[in-house]
Amino acid sequence: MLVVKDILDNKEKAIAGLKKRNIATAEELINSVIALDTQRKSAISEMENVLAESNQIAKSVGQLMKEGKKDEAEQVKTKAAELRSKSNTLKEDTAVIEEKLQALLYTIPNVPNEIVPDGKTPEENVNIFEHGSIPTLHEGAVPHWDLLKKYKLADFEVGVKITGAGFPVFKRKGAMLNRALINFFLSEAIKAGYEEVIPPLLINEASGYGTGQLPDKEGQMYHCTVDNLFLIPTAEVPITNLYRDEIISADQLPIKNVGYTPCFRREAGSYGKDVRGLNRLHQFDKVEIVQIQHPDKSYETLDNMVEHVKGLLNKLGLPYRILRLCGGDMGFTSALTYDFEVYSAAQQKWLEVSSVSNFETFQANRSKIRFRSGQDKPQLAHTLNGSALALPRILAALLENNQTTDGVNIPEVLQAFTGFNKIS
RNA sequence: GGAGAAGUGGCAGAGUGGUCGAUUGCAUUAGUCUUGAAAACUAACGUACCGCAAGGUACCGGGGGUUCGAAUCCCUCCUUCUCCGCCA
Repeated sequence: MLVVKDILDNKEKAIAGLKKRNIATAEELINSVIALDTQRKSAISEMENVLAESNQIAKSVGQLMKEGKKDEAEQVKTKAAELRSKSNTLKEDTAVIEEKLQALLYTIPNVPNEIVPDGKTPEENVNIFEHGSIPTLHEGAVPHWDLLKKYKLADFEVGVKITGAGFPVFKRKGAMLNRALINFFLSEAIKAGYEEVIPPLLINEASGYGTGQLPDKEGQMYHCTVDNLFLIPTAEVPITNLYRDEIISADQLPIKNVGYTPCFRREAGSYGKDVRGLNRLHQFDKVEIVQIQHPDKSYETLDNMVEHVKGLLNKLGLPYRILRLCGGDMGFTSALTYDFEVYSAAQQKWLEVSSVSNFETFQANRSKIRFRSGQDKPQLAHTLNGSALALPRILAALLENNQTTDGVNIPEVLQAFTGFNKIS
């Protein structure tokens, strides 16, 4: 959530940023925030004045009692009770205003960075980097879903039986390749200085609010209503929330974490070839990198994270491109996002396999993730995260791009992890 | 799941209705002393909000209540510990 003080300091920037997200009412929204904040301040002032007086009197009651002036004490008590009830009313008024402001702020997305391109649709994302050449496949090459079946790497039907659509069961070398990718991604991240964590796969409401899934986007998460817990849509949620309500010493920054988790997404409203095979699943594996960084260094860190993901794709030998997302396609909480897409040669499609974002203080403000340099006052940190990487689409592209007439070749970097070099 | 106990500032640990935002110790920071260090001594040292400031307000696990006044009493939820049961 946006920091009100930042809005007050630079109202025009906030409005311009929201306009970039194609929010027609940007100006109204920001003006409402400012108006509510003004109301809030005066309500608090008024309430606290009454409270201060009330506290004064309450103290004097104690004095009078001690001195044995009972009658006087009784009189003062009546006065105090009046003040108290007045302050209670004011307290309620203040709470109403604060809730309004809070609710409004929850509906406002992050202000995009200056370099975020204008645009409304994914077509307007800007391609900033391409690497690798698109392979020419042999005659009769097939999409990955046929390869999965042919080599018995995954079974969608049995997944439907035990759970439902979108929950494939990986088998044999399919399962092993999946696990090899997880280990490869983890070991690369650890080499790059990330500390591994294995977080819970279920999160509570407070965590959902902390990273921005709640309110509003609860529809994308599976909800265990009996316990009011949510299955994580990404490891970003539990890992970032590790630092919720923490004040981190500045010399601990940056905090770098990596975690492998399954991810669960309800993804309502998808259909057709976009969801075919491994393209879109309700449960999938992902290795996520998360950093908590000093505001002055977060964009440098974002670049580092982009470089890290590039390195992974380079090593896997997959052709890919990097998109700078436009204002209309960026996530609610992000200030700047780079998407990575790999080319899946049989489908002849670009598949999103990573999204690397800087959230600046947006999540930190919700989560109260702060740091302190020396004796300074605590200050909101910047949070960043990125997929490094999401598994199923990588698997799809690897299978499709590396297929030959007599099997699928495993990239060299993975062979140490798979223990085999070919699927046939 | 059953029975008990407990949750106070970075940590330890006082405080059972008023002058307590909270004694004290440790840790931390600065200073004195010292050739340097240690020790000792002195001082500072929670967070948020309102206010130009002086200052004020809130917070003793969360929420609610009683009272002129709550860390302290009551209700409720959460968490931790001990014992029993069950169990990977």
